[in-house]
Amino acid sequence: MADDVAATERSRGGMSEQRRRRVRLEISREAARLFWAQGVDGTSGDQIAEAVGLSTRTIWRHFRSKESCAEPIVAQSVEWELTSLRSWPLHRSLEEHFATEAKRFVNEISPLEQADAGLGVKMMRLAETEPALRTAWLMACDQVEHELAGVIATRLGRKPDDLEVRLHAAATGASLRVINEYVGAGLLDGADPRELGDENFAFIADAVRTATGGAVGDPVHVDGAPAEPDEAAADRQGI
Amino acid sequence: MADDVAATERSRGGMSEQRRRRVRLEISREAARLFWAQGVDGTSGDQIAEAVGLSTRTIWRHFRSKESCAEPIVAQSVEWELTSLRSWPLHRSLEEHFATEAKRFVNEISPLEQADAGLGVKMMRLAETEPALRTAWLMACDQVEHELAGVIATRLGRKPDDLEVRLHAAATGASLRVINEYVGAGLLDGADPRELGDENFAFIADAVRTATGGAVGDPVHVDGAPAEPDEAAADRQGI
DNA sequence: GCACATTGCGTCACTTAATGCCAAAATGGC
DNA sequence: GCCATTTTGGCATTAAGTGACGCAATGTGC
Repeated sequence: MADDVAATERSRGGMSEQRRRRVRLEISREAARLFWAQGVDGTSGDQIAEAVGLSTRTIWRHFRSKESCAEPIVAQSVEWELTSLRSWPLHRSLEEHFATEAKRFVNEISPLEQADAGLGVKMMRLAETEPALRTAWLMACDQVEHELAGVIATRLGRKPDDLEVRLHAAATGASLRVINEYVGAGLLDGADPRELGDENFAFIADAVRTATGGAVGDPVHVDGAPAEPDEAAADRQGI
Repeated sequence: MADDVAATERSRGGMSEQRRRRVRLEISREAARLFWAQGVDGTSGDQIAEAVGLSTRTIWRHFRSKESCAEPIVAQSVEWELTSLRSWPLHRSLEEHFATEAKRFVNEISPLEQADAGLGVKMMRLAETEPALRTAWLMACDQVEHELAGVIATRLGRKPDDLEVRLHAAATGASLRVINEYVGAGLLDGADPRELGDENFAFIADAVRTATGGAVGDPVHVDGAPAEPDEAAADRQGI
């Protein structure tokens, strides 16, 4: 019943894992659209189900609650930060890395993902007045913080559950959240969507440095390899 | 948080604002007890009602949802931080102020409040595994952050919605949250409850200084009044 | 003291979010 | 094609949460 097998890739898990995410994201898209259009309380599970073309029962199979339908869209809106953070090489500064990542991100993004990002910002805004949605937003930030703990632990050569690492991760995550909220609010109020210059990344990086007492943000000196980072170090960060 | 069934003004029918809070706290106490004993999902609204000796309908008159029944107890567990922060004189350092506040707090606390504090810690722990409760905890932290924005704005001579102030408040709040979680976990795992020495306040203050790049934590120099760093003046507040 | 308005509470009926159960459809390996 | 597993839909059901009405308690004016 449970699992098996070693030989092949997984028949059940492998495909489903990916497919499941797609379904959840599709549901989340419609739910977010409806939430924004008519509010959370004004949107019923049946409406979401009808909009996405599934039965109501199936909606509750994919999401534990109505509000959690917004989670994938919100999570995806911070996904680029997460992947950027995960691939942050030890020897680079935060502004350098974010700048190149943002460039790559802008080139690779599809119209659909762009629309999703817009929905994510709208959910962020909606979260300010709808306590039900605030959970989704705070949960996403929570995940960022957790991921940050791993990244910071690597850069400082400590454990992720080290108290100091947790403090740095929490402060960094909180700063990123405030900046996200600030930028998102600006975008919704009609700010120029193409205003993300290099000075913004410098601002973000400085905010992180301030929040961590300078412990996070700068390149990390690796023992014995001052000039050029060796393969091992690069591999650990997965460039 | 304060938005359940907004009790607008009160003058006519006598007791409300104050009595209402008491009723809510009483309900919250029983709810927290049950949540801790049998989990959130394992506790029904009827059980809470029976435990507190009210009808189920009345429970829903005081709380909009089952999980929100835990909010008052959680909020009260950070209340001392809130009041301490609010009364933080410009000319005192954070460790000084927290030390004296903690002393006053320990002397004034009643057995009931002590039990409530214990329940609050338990809800904090429960929030790690019960997403429904995590909202209550994160909401309480949210309020702390908001309050912090006001305090920090005063100390830096800026506006509470200033971006830098918001960043400092967020980073400080996140640090306090981590420390709360850390201390709370330690207490629940059987740590000595009377272990809160002065070095702990120094640790907290240093964490805040680190999270704000040194901008918050030290005495603030007021124009024309030379600030004495140590035990000089203890009973003055100025804005 | 008595009528009075106001408010809180309880009871019942009701809507809706959410789960369990079972059968039909879809999916993937052979 | 066949079979095993998973996914889905429909239906019944539980539990969360609301609305409506009546009653009891309390405060106010007389």
